[in-house]
Amino acid sequence: MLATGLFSNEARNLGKSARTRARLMDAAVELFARDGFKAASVNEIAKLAEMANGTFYVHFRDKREIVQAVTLGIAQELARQLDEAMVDIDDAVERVSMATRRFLDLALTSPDWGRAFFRAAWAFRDLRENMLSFLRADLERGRDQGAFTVEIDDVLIDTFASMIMGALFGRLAGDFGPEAGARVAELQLRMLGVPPQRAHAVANRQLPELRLTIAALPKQLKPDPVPSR
Amino acid sequence: MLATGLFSNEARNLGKSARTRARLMDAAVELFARDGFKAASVNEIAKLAEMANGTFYVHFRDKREIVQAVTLGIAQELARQLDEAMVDIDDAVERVSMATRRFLDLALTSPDWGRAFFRAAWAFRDLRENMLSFLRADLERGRDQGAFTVEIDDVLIDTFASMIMGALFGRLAGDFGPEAGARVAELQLRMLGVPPQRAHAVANRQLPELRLTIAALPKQLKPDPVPSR
DNA sequence: CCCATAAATGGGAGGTTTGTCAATTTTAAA
DNA sequence: TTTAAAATTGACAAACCTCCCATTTATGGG
Repeated sequence: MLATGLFSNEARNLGKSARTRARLMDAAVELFARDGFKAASVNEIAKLAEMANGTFYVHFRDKREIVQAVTLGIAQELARQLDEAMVDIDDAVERVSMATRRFLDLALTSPDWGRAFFRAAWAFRDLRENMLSFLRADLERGRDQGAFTVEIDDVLIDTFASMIMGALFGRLAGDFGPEAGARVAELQLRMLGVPPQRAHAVANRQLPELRLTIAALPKQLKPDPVPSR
Repeated sequence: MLATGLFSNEARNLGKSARTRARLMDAAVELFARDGFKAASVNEIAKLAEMANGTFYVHFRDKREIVQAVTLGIAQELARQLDEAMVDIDDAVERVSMATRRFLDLALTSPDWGRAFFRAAWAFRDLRENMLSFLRADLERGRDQGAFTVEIDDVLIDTFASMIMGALFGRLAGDFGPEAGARVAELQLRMLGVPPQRAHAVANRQLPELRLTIAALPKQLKPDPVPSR
């Protein structure tokens, strides 16, 4: 039994039902990332999670339900970690740069999650809007602080987000290295009206080490005492 | 028989085989736009094209083959029209703004094509790189003309393209109106280092009426539907 | 350790999908 | 008009899908 995914890790101290559910969700993340939400099949999810297909329907009413659970889980986890990483930053220029760079670093920590998020962001409007509302807050903060000279409207916010999504895709595809985050952040700041020199300086400032939290611990967990099968 | 799609129109003077093939491709565009390449079924494509499923296999070996034909066809058509619209523009600032705005206008002329392009651009690397090479040429032209102060590298080009894709999505989803093209172009020019005032002026200049060419025909009577999924 | 209950299993009904093929209809050249 | 080639049809096998459910297996409070 593998149980190395992030959902499984999060549920490792919960009851058996929650752990099984989490294993299904981890398998789903992997398949959603590869094939998309429509093309991934319940059969394949159960097979990848190493359980009978009937088990799936004990934990989820149907495919729609696991899609919802997975996308919500990914979005919440990303938002939580991002929020935590920026909790004591006031300067909007710093926040905006940090959001982009941290988001990319986080998503790349678990590429399957990153890929699933990429798909979900285009497919589910409410998830997208939830994420954009955080962005809007920081952009308006920057305007109020006098740092951004551009008008803040829906197109701007959406465009800003698209730049992040494009970078996420490039990183996941292996087209770009880790430096892409800083580069995109710099371009974003230029777009917003931050003087080029400051944009370059802020976007390339070294970020403090990311403090990992519960769910983000990787592999190497104690195997289940009961041998499988 | 409908035969109202762009491929059908392009093939309307060719032999019967080519016309049937084109009808299948038009149906495929519609389904690819709605469901994605993986989730669309051959059965449904044939049904939408009002022919027996066996006919599909006379014209295409399998689904992979029609996906390739459709994506290639869309990309070529868009590139051809864009190229024609900009043939006598020298100033890179104008070209870059025009490429974004014209592209969005074109894609919105046939929303199904736009949606299919949106999906294809993320799914097929060679198509994406083909499009990006046009972009690179104009960006380098602007640098050589001294209009852009930003360094031109892969991340910049990709980010620039992502801004267009984000706007395309927003337009197709009905989140933005026709003014979004000019707004995004303005943001792009700011990012590139064009002074804000000039960026605003160029991006909002009225474009000459687009001269339509062969394939880019007719009405689009379907009411604007929901985006993807 | 007992045993009520929760969890998991695996087979199957009923539907859809892919790709094939013999039979039929349409096309167009002579 | 004739006729051979080209195009189309629709039934079908085999694979695969979703969801159900009668059973078996595991868990944990008393």
